[in-house]
Amino acid sequence: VTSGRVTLKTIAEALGISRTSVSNAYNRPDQLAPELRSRILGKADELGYAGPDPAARRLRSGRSDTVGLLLGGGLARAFDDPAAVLLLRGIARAVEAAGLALLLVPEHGAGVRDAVVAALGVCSLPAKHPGVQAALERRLPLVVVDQPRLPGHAYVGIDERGGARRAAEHLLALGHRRFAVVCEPQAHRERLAGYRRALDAAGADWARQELPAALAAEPRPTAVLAATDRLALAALEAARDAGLRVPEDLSVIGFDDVPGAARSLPALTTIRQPLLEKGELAGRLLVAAPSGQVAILPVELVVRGSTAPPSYY
Amino acid sequence: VTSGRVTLKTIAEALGISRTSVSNAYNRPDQLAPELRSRILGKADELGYAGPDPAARRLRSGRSDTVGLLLGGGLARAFDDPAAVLLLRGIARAVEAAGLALLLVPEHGAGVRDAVVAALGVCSLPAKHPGVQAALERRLPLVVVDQPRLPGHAYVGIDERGGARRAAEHLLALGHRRFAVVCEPQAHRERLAGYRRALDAAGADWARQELPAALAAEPRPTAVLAATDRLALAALEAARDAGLRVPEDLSVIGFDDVPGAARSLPALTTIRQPLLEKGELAGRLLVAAPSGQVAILPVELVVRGSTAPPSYY
DNA sequence: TTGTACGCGTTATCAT
DNA sequence: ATGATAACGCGTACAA
Repeated sequence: VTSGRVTLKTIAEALGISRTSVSNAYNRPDQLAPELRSRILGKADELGYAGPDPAARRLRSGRSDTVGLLLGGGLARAFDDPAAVLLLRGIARAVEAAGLALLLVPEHGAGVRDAVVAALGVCSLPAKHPGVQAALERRLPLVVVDQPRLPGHAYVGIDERGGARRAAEHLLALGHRRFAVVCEPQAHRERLAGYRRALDAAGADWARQELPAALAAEPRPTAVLAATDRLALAALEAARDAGLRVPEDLSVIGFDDVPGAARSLPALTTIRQPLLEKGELAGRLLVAAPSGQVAILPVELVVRGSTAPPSYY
Repeated sequence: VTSGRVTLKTIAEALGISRTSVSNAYNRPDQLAPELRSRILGKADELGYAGPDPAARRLRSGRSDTVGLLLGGGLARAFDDPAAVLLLRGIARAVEAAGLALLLVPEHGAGVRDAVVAALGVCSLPAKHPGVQAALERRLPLVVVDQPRLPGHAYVGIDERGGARRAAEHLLALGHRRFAVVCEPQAHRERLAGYRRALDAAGADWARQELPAALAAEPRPTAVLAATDRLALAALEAARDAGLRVPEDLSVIGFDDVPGAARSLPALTTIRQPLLEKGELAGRLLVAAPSGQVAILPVELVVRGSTAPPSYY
């Protein structure tokens, strides 16, 4: 008379055999008489046995066949933000190639503490974020993407500062002298530093500004340095609303080179970062019990239609 | 002298107290003298305790705070296919709102069998797929999206056949009589049935064809019924390559209304399905221990620039 | 080929 | 407030 759930034991008792044999029927078919095995499987089916409990199996074996990912901005961002989608595509490919599962961990709540994973990716988060702290406490193998730098843990990032500098230098070379910088200071600290360095070195006028205001400043900037393509695309929009032509009246440069950047009107000049490769690399590290590797991927200026020399009239 | 791993027991012994108190220090702070608690936490930190093991906790408590998703076409498709991205955005929102984690399960290998989840979403898969069979065997609460129909399990889908019929009727109403149908017969059985029904009822000429060939047939079809926007977009491409103007020489209609459909040249006429809403609904069912609910969401014809009356000359 | 015995790390229950 | 004990469901030496 069984109460409640059907387990290995239930089957074993129903058949008058040992649990070992039932376990073997599932995990080591060769250690078993085929005839017995099929009797076991038959009984299991008859009794509605759901198969060896994954949680118990995990506990016992100590292994886990899933890697986790903690993404700054929340779980839904994985499918919302084009740059994140691209990054995750890379990660997913590597994880899938290894035959593992990918766990998207919620940013808040008990997420990280309860995640049953062999390793955890951490992406675009402040070092003091509770999830990052929890990850550290759990002493999991970690792979950080972009943010934060965690000494002793694997890291995959890009040359943020150099890319930003490159963007500014492109506009400076075109002759621009008055700039608006659009960014989120805490999230884009490195990029901001890169802009600053190039701009100050050239003695240019610039100010960090919010988006609609940036275009209304007096004297009006002739170029916008946007820390992400999303912001750059928004700047294009704002320019249009303000009756400004891009690039004649205003140059705009972005950062990331998301798929939409090539399709905007005008197409966006931007700093390309290899999002897919970054993801694939992070994914490969994730499945390989990472240990402190650091990779900084290069970025590249992509000139399209949204930047041109300033026109004085 | 401890060997290997640090566990609850390690802490308890080091402090000469019971494991219960250590456990409570983590899970029931109120059941504990604050002074003892901080001593425990201190020792834990000192010894490098990683906190209660999630696998063990799961086993003991029987609860799981993650839902799984098995996606036809593989894990990477979640970030590759625009329609899937949209669907998953909806799912992720609902799952995140419930504070749960989302496990992307690999299609092949032991994926489903080893997934530690409270419920499993199954998306666009044939009924005989090993993953689906495994899910059934595990007796998990299931939420099927699109495919396959599984009696007794929750289902979220759309009016596939009606949508396809609507697409065909749109072209018929424009005066078309010769059609090429582009689809994957097994994956788009319902849509194919919808096309067939409308086309046959109208006595139109039509044939299912592969993409480059479809446009080369003699006499050339005046319209293409594509079972997905992806195929429709490819048809646009093929038409361009063949020197055909759309919609003057050839009308093309898609299915799904992915974001790219509105941006193509010409913009794609298509059958819109509410991918985001479908995902959100599936997600809500997933987190709510679903039990057999069935929802069929409506579709809608969206007329854009890729369809027009045929021109005879 | 099959069974015995033990342990995986935790939490619930009940007693103190 | 704290502790002893018993599961949870399973894997795997090892012995038979």
